[in-house]
Amino acid sequence: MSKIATPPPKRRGRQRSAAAEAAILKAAGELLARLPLCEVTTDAIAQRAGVSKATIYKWWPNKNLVALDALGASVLAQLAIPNTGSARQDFAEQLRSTIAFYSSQPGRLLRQFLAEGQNDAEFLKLFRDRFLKPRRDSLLTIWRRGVERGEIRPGVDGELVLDLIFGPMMYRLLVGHGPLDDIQATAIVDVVFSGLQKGPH
Amino acid sequence: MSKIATPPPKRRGRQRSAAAEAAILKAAGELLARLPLCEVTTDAIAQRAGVSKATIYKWWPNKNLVALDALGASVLAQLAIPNTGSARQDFAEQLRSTIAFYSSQPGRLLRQFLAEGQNDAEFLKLFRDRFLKPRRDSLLTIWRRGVERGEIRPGVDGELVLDLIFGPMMYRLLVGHGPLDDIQATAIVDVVFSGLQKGPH
Amino acid sequence: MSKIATPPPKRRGRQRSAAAEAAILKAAGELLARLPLCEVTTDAIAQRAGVSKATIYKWWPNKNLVALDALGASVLAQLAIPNTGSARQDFAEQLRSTIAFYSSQPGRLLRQFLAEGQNDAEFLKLFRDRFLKPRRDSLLTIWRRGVERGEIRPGVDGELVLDLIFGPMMYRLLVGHGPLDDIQATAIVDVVFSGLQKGPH
Amino acid sequence: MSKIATPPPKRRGRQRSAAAEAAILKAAGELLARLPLCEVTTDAIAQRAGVSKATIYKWWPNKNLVALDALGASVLAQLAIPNTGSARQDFAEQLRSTIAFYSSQPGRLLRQFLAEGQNDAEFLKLFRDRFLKPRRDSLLTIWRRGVERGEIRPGVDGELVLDLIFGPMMYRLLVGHGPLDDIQATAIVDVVFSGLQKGPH
DNA sequence: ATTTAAGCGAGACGGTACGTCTGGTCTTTAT
DNA sequence: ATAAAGACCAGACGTACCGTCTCGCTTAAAT
Repeated sequence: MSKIATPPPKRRGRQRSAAAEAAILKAAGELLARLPLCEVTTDAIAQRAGVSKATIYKWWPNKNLVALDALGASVLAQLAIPNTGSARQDFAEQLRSTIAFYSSQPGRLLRQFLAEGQNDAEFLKLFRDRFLKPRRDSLLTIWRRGVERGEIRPGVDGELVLDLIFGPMMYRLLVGHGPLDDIQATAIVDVVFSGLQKGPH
Repeated sequence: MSKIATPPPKRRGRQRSAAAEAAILKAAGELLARLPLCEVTTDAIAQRAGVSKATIYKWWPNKNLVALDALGASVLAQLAIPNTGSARQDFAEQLRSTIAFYSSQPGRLLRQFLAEGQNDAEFLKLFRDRFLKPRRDSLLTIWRRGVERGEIRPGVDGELVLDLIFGPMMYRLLVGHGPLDDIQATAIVDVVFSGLQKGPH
Repeated sequence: MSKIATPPPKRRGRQRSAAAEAAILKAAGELLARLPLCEVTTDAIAQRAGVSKATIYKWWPNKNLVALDALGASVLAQLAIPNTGSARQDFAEQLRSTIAFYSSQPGRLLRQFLAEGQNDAEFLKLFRDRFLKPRRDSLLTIWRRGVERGEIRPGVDGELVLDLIFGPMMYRLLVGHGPLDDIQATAIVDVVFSGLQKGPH
Repeated sequence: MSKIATPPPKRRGRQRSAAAEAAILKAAGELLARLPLCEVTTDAIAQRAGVSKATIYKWWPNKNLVALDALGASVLAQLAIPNTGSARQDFAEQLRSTIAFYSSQPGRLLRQFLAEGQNDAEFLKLFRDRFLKPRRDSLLTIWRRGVERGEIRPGVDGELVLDLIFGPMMYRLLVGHGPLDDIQATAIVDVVFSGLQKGPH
């Protein structure tokens, strides 16, 4: 799928057209910016890219994976990890910017990927590995620093910490049963850090 | 769509066939027990129910809403709300049983509904109102009791509390990036109640 | 089919509604005046007549027969048979007026009946007996007078004579491969009377 | 539709599958041999041909035109034009063989085409041009020779002559109000040549 | 006056063909 | 060998019409 190393650059016949790959991803990206994933057809991508459908299927097993490549794994990773000296503040800021991202067009696409993934385990795994994993690895840094600084008690798995903070956001995002703004973001981080219990803090 | 009040049970023409409706929902249910939502076709439902496709489209705008009715709003509400005297324990138990439910066949279907909802806002709203809302209303009881007993500090919105507890579960369920078992359930509730901070407890 | 003798006009239950029958035929007639037979649906007739579809099917076996009744058997018979003293002139005039009729809206309907009849022998027979038979019986008068007067040689079957005169018209009407006007009508009758042969006339 | 000139047989992509087209026409032909046109469905043709319905609709706008192609324009033209030296005899023989043809299975189909044509002017024109025109052109030869030989008086349009001979046949064929056999055929040609008038012949 | 046998409007129903659409594969010719 | 063009298969989609049916009401003859 696209990421072929091609170290021996001289094969027998016509070389793979880098132009074609680029055109496909560009076309897919442009279409996905306007339409939801399920309304973007392979034919439309091929036509807009000036490329044969067969060429698409030659390099990608299906439309969803084209979309995955089109979005670019970079997109989430680009959210830089802050370091204010407070894990709580860092997480709050990350949560806010993540919410903002998921409300943008490319963010909406990620939700659609998640939806598609419910019917395609393989695709879900790819989505997870390409988009979420790197992002979560970055976010773990905040957690690690928090533990080192003594802000966060050890004994709680970092992965779980991330889910506690970003899970509620994702839930609201997907179900849409409640608001999702900076106030909510702050409230989420507050509870996760301070707990629900009454207590001396 | 099924929920026709019909308090005046005497309309002029032929009555809507209860048998047909039941057969449709039964057929849909049986198919959905074996196949994922996206592989269940309207034709298959009609054929299995011994019913005309036109009859289905007369009463439901599309397949997804048939499935919604087929599952039955009851399914989630059936999880009884415990009352152990401890909100923390009640939530932990609920979280565990909810996880178990979502791992069952009907639970998987709910995830597919959520997926479909990402491309159909109207359907998402229906799903929310019919399945999640009643369940969440029940769960709020646990929260309310917790506040009254002094276990949970006031000032945190009940809805948010539910998302803090069930959001992480949903996230793992949909993304599948980590395990989801009783241990995780307990850990989630622990953190939400005690917080991540080091503190005197 | 409508023409029930009903000599014992006292049956047990509610009497057949003359109003309903009239409304059905009127509605069908109005629709057939605007639309081709194949685009007039039973539902449309029922709705326009303010009548239940079941009432239609109670008295007519299908839509085509309703149309047959709606048109009224009278329509063709209304073309009066002239008596100029010359069978040739009488036939010529009849041919012209028949052509004119078949170009009118009700005439077009007759062609559609003929078309339907190609797939429904029973319907064809009814159409023949109700519309064509009486008309042809009238036209035979012209032939008979011609024979009596000595204009037409005996030994040619009267039915065949009618076909020789009206067959070519019908053919052009249905196939549309050539014009059909008064000139053609005259030419047809001329040849049928004088023959193609060169001869002393 | 089928008659694509394709003199430059080199287009870029995959060529239209001759096998598919042949299979479709073969399947349609076989079905039409057993069933009336109106009972042959597009799905049945597709299935029997082992072809996708989309392929059919790609090349033909509807079922009727498939049937038109399936029958093959050749069918009527295959009736060879005799040359006995007598136009009257030639016409009589042609009329007899045409009657025989229209009583055969493919002939019945032609009548159904004519019926369909009453509701579809475009289809009627195609039917006329593909089936009737060539046949009539051939038959005109008989007329022309008759005129040249002095058997047939000039001044009567050849097209009209054909209608005078074949119109009565068609009329009886479609309406079915009288017999249609060799005796009738002979009688028709007799009258058309000799005329109805008493006269010295 | 009561029964009883229709007739009737409303409209739901099973059946089935239609023509459209999309996903993904395959073939042909050109590079 | 790969690409572009585009034909192909499979099969689901939602719509439409047909003719049947069921329901509750109305009418009028028979009791």
